[in-house]
Amino acid sequence: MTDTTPSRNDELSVPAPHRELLDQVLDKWSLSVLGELCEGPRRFNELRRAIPAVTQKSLTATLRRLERNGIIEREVVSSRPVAVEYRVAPLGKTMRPPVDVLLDWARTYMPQIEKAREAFDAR
Amino acid sequence: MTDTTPSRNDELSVPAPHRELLDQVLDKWSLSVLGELCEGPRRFNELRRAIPAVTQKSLTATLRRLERNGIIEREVVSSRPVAVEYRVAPLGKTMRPPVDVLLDWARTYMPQIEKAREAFDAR
DNA sequence: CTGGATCCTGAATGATACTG
DNA sequence: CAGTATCATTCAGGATCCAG
Repeated sequence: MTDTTPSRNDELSVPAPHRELLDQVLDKWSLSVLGELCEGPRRFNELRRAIPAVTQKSLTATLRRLERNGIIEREVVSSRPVAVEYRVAPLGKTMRPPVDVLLDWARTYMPQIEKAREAFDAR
Repeated sequence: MTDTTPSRNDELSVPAPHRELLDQVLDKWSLSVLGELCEGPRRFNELRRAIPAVTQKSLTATLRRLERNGIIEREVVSSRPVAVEYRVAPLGKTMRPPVDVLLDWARTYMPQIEKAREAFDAR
């Protein structure tokens, strides 16, 4: 079908690209992680500190998914004690332009969105 | 806050633009609805038919939110029986370029993402 | 026809404890 | 340090019924 609903009317289900995209790459934490990794390689706990609101569980899940999709790379730097480094993969770097365009839009029009909300809520 | 987490560490919470964006405009159904409305004005049940997987409840919620954010407009066209028409608002139209850029990226790189997944899952 | 109001369940997330 | 495991909780979303 045209979206993620795993209900009974999936059938052939050609995944709509935007659905895939939102589910896999633009989920709740991915952009925060990506933004951080764009600054340079980071280790697990560095990411946690950089994104205080994320829990260890969600961060792990986000990193795994991004890694699975080839957006980031994971490397075990050393054992004793274990150190793992995450970095943006080549495929991930291709996301920069579109993501930046999107964020530019957000920054540009956020004020208007706020206005619209106030107007709406005023009723 | 810096994200949606309504936990206790919200505090000053300057809203990160991407978080706002994802929560309010790029949620599960918004792009489907926007895509449909870009074809022209639609009424409630037309949207339901166009996006079969969405429930009435979710569709209503999505339309309300988009309206509140000034992305779409709602107009009661007639009473007896009630007819409501939804259309893309001016603010919504400004989203086209960034969204298109994003979807182009998705279409272009989806094959590579698939590859990455297969490679990852093969382990 | 266009929704609003309820009830209910599954998935996502949080908190906490534990391991290599 | 970098996770895994488990349990509790929250919450979006589905199903239904109802109303203007």
